[in-house]
Amino acid sequence: MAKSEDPPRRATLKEVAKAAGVSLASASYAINGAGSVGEATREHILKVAAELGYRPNQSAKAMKTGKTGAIGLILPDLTNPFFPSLAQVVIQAARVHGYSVFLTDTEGSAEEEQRAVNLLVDHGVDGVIWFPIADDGPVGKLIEGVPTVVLDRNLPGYDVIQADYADGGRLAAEHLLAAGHVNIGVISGPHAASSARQRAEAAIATVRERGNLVWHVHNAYSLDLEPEVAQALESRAATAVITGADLIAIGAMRHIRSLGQSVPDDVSVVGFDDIPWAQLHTPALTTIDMPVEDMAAAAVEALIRRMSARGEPRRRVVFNVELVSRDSVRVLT
Amino acid sequence: MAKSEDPPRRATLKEVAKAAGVSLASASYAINGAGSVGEATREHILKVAAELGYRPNQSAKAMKTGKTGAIGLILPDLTNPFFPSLAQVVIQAARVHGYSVFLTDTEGSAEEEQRAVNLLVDHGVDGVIWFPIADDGPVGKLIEGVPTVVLDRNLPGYDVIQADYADGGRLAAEHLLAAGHVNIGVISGPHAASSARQRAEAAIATVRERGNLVWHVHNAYSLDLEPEVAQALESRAATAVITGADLIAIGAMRHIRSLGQSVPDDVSVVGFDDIPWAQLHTPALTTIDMPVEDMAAAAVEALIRRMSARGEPRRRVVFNVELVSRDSVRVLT
DNA sequence: CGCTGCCCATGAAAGGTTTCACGTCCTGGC
DNA sequence: GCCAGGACGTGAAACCTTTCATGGGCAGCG
Repeated sequence: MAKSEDPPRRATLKEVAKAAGVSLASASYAINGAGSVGEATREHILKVAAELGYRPNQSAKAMKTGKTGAIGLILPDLTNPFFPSLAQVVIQAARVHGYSVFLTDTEGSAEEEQRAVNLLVDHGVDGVIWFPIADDGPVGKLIEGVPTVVLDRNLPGYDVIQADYADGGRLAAEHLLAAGHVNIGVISGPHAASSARQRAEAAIATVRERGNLVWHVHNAYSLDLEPEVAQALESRAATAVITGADLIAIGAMRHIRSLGQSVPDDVSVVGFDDIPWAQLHTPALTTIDMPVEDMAAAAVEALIRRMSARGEPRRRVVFNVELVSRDSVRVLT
Repeated sequence: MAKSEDPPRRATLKEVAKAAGVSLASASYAINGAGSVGEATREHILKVAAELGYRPNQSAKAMKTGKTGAIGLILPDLTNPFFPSLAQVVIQAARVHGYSVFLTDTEGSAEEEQRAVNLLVDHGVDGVIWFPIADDGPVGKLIEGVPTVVLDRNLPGYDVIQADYADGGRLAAEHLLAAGHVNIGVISGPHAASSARQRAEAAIATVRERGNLVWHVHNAYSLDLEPEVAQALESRAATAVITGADLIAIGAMRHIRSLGQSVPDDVSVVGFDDIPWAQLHTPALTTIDMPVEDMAAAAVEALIRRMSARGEPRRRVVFNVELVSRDSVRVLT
């Protein structure tokens, strides 16, 4: 802002107290609704405070109480459309509880994740909601001492919010099997993520039972495909492929199309996550829907609880997923 | 975190000083690289600090210096894929300058915007990057006293980062005209946003010059179309439509398709923003590309400058846009 | 009428850091 | 051999708030 040369310092509590002709302590009590203040005095103080446009200095408050009223949200990659809606819900839910959120995007790098956490704890966040990049890495050590809930991964010792990934993998596989597919390929998410492994393992197990797993490859959570994934697709061995994420599914569909094949006529694809794009894509993507909003809200709730009751045993809540059937799967006659 | 019952308090500067056998002042100087401290002493202090795992208490620091090392980012709607990439760049750029970012999502509501700002200034953010919902509303008053740069809107008195919307509108119209379209409709963004008006006005002016503006309607920045927009589309009076945002374009294409018409064979569509979906959509969307990343980086830079030089005259920087031609426009023969 | 207790209100300390103003000691120049 | 001044280091105040311990006054009870 190029307006005022001299930033008009905000009124301090001391000034309010003076203006109201009461002590600092009374002013503080009146404003925080604590302590014992006469009804008349309280109202008077409040009025004066309002006139002066008093806003408490959070830094000072934080120094006394150790509570900053801020929570940190650590996400891998805002660019993956899965995360913004998560962030949105977290931000809102936090706001209704009076918290602001520091959002950091770790860009998929473990060092960034480390730095992000440091920055956050330096700022004295009261709690952290963390969507880890990988299961290993410089995990637990970092967040020592700050209430934390972990999304997606079942990290020991933390409160955890997850979806039933295994069930999702199974659902995807069964859907394909039921549609008459036999030769099925699997593109799972990064090795490092247990949630990705769970999806894949369940899918693979199910496929093996009643069908034929023709290949299994890994890919980052990204539109861009690794060479080995592209090759698998090019082998044309599968009539259907299960992917570990919608983003991967969309990447795969692009590649399939570039091979001159059609989805779903030549090959069927099922995704995971049900990101907004899924239904906008042509063909609309059959995928596994996770209740992201609910999960985000649950994370905030869990964090609030954890912040006020540090001693409690950890909890783990698992949300159900469901298959939403759209146009990317062909049923074989 | 369900781990430690007793949060292991972090070491304080005083403790570091004592452990190192120096005064508080020296410790402070050593750690901040300020003041005059002997080389040997400094190293010693740093070593001790590291051993104790000392991390400065930002709240206390903030109280002294008035600087929190945090900036606020106020965005209308994370759900619009235009914003996450913006947010991502801002967060990263801020981080390299040592700032953390409070992200708030105002959900398109002016009251939320108000509350968000309050929360932010209460937290004592050093600066704010603000993407306003509308030009009017409870604007300038709110951010009084906090360095602010505004994105997208040319709010008087603030540093401003924009794209050349008018040029974008013109480009879009010319592209259609050059492709032989005559009867053109325009779906612009919300009235309240001057950036939306600029796009539309330039487009309309250009269309009028050499073609025929068959209708002009407004729509929120959303996939969902207002009734009047749907009606306009249903009139089938236009062979091409210019939209104020890719999101609107995609919504329009869906509707057009639901009418049994084809994009681009029956009607051509051009978007604005070049969000990630644009090129993934089928057909890939011809649109106006804004250099979001550059703009976000510029915003952070402008804010940093503003924060250290409050007196300077305001600046306004306007980025060029360009048309990216894809598959949603048919050239008439 | 005096005392017990309660209600209100206040002074003051504490919390972790930065930074000003000052002191000590040593070095080098004359 | 002295003194000026630089280099290094320190004590203490200040930032704004919360909260503990304390005190004054008044009502009601005995």
